[in-house]
Amino acid sequence: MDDEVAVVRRFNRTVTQRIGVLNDDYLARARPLGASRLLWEIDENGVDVRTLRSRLGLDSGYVSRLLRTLETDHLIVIAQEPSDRRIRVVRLTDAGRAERAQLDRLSDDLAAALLEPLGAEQRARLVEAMGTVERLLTAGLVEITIEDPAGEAAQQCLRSYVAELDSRFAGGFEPEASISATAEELRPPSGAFLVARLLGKPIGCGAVKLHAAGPAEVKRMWVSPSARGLGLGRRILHELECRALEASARVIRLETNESLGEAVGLYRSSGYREVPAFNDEPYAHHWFEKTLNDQTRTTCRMT
Amino acid sequence: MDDEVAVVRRFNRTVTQRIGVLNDDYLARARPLGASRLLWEIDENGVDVRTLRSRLGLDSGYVSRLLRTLETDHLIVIAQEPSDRRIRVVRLTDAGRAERAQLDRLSDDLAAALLEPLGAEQRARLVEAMGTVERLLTAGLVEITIEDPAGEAAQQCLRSYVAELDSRFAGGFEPEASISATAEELRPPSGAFLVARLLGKPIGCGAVKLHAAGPAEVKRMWVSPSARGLGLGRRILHELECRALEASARVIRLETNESLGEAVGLYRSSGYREVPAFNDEPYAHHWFEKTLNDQTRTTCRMT
DNA sequence: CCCGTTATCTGACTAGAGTCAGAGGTCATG
DNA sequence: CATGACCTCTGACTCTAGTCAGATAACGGG
Repeated sequence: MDDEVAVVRRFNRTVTQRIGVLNDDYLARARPLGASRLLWEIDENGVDVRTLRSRLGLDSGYVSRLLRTLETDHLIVIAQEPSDRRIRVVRLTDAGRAERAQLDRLSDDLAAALLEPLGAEQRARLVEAMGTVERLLTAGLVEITIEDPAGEAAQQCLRSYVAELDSRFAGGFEPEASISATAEELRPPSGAFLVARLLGKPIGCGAVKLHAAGPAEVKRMWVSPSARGLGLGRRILHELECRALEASARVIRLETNESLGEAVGLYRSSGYREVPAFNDEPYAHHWFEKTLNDQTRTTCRMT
Repeated sequence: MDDEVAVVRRFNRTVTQRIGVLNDDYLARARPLGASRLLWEIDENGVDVRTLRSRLGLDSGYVSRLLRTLETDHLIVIAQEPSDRRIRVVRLTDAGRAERAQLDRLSDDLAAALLEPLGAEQRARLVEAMGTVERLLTAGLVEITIEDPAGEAAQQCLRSYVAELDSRFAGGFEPEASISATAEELRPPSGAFLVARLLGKPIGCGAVKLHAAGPAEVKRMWVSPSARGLGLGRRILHELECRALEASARVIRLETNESLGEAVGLYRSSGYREVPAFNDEPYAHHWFEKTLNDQTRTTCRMT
């Protein structure tokens, strides 16, 4: 662990020096950095000021002023939103688009400059390692929260879940044929539905059905393809176990389909052992069970 | 290549956001960031102001003022250097040392916070990837220059070179018994001595002996253990080939000892092919030769 | 139409980070 | 011991980046 921290520290130091500074210098071209960053956040179709503010986490007065400077440079135009005339919508002018393309090019140059002194082999290794770092650092930003299973985010996840099972199961998947897990059953106090979000965007879910007496049941585990390999499934599963423990369950169980290899692997390596079928779920090939012990408990943050 | 740039760009973005900002917030505790950074650079034995300035790349007036604030906070003392009373030497007080230890701890905390949300497996992968990124990014900072073989840096490298051969060769290594490569022979116009430096510190070397007619000879290739695996040997070798080309050599050759496996691998993969012994170097087991062609030439920056 | 709310803008201010042009010691050298 | 080169310090600025307290306009419900 100490070694790990040492590596991370060296990394922080090197990277913020070698990239952080350069990055800022590149982006700030004759214009305050803040203005460039703002320009960067204005997408093709225009954004309202409120969104810009929250995206960059800036004070409203400050943003207003930055927009004014971009406007006087003729890089953007600000117009009222017709449907609500309090709201201003920011749009890039042609000059603004050109400026953004320029920033884009500089950003490419910076990236190329980092790779340039290296040979092909080192370059490939660096790129791969950077990809890994980037993915795993963002994984640290994923937040898992209990949400209403009928909510927008939950429904979005469930649709993806169903679509994925349908494409992966040999004979497709019809939710109606499967054992029920209605919004009612997955809402406290009879259950819990977890949504994992990355910067607000839902990228995974999982649910647990609680039974007054008897084992809790894991349902609806899904992780977006873009977020796989980050240990997110394990985190969701662990959170579900915590919710089950909190509801005084001693045992948690689940069934799964043979086509979901990663999931089966996850369950096995998370301490689940295969047991005889405990229900008649038509899509299941494996049934798993785990006894929730103190070791699970101590790694839970109770809510 | 475009893919690579895209990965690097995403990396730059994510990482500078996630770490750059945090890092600064952590380090700046109730004190301007600049002051903290300065405090950080003062090592146990004291530093002179000039060194601080060049290390951080700051204006002399600015540094002076920052030192003044640290002094009034009783974190440092500034004294004249007895041997040259123009120079001031900065030393940490006990309070300063305590403050630095505190910064140290915060830096550890930050590192731990990045690892904290991840599972063991992801954590290990992140740490490894960070190590790779850090090493390869610094590899990009290595500068290879022609220096005098009798100079301080060159001599330092040569001492390390001899020590290493002595420890790795089965029967030790006596430079006197080996074929000569004197400073005279490795200095322009009869040769060239290259030193690789990382942030000023010598970390590798290599030399070439030129002969009016006939092949050039590679000599004294060495890379510091701390810098291995960065492709530095290959870069030095390539530079030597360029120097040879510049001096109109058509062929370059070298001999090496069987105990230097990495070196043998490097030569083979750099286009050298093994040839019969072309000299009577007592320590050699392999003799290599390469014809310098246009492909080599086009990748050379001529000086 | 009034009133509380929301979205944006303006003015006044602060702190940090750094630049620039000397000033004033100190040293090495002829 | 005069002179130019060095090193550090001081004073006077500048520019970013950001905060805070209203002002102003528009909306939405009663």
